[in-house]
Amino acid sequence: MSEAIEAIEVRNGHLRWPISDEVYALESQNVEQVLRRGKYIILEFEHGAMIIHLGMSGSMRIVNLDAEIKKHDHLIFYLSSEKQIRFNDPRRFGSVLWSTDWRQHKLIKSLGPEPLSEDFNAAYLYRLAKQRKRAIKQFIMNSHVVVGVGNIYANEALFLAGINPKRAANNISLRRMAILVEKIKLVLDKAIQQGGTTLKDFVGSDGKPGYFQQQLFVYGRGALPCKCCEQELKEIRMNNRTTVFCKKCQN
DNA sequence: AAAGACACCTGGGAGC
DNA sequence: TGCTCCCAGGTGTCTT
Repeated sequence: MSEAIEAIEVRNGHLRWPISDEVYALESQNVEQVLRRGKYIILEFEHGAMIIHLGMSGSMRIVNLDAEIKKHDHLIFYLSSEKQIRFNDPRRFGSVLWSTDWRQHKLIKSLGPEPLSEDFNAAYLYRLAKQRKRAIKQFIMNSHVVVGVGNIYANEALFLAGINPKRAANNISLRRMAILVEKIKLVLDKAIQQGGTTLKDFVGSDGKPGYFQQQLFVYGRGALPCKCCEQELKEIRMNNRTTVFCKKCQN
């Protein structure tokens, strides 16, 4: 079954970047495919594609026509059915752009591999890390290295892999890199299964929170005892991001 | 080329 | 209770 977008109402076009003119002008277009690359959502139409990012607080929800407009509902997608999609984003870190060739769009074309794909493997990460003195945490959070690893999951994966987040990327053996890759996949996979991690304002497309936070080992647990060795977890700032780790379990 | 600093934004919590 | 201040996050861009 295909769905068409009849029109888009922009209530607040001031997101991370101004919403593309083509989005304002869009009328009665069939959505041919819905794709994803990294954290970008791609809606493909006959003559181009919409590139959507939810930033950190954005959500897109399917609602009935008579649903009350909420604060921070910035875009309304009028569908051919009796439903609407509302793009809500309190912090406006999200974006809604247009491209006639989205794969070559500058925000997309140099992204690293998908973390759950075969392309993201120990050999790849090890080879790339060879020329980087950067801390491993910043390295894996770089979307040009691998997409999808945000701050929470970087903290968790490094803990599970037993690697100190400050360790230089080029100072990690192939064997340990294999473990890190495995843990990144594990953490993301489990988080997806649980509907994500809700700390403040995250909700899924059904408006419900995620539940992964219930099994976080380190994130948000600074100064609490390590779940494995009971030593007090250390909380520091790296690249202006909260970083939590166990000095005993991670080295 | 790589790394570091900085920017964007609002809600919520802490502190007064 | 109400005000002010600070912080959290994803990720692009600018500077070094």
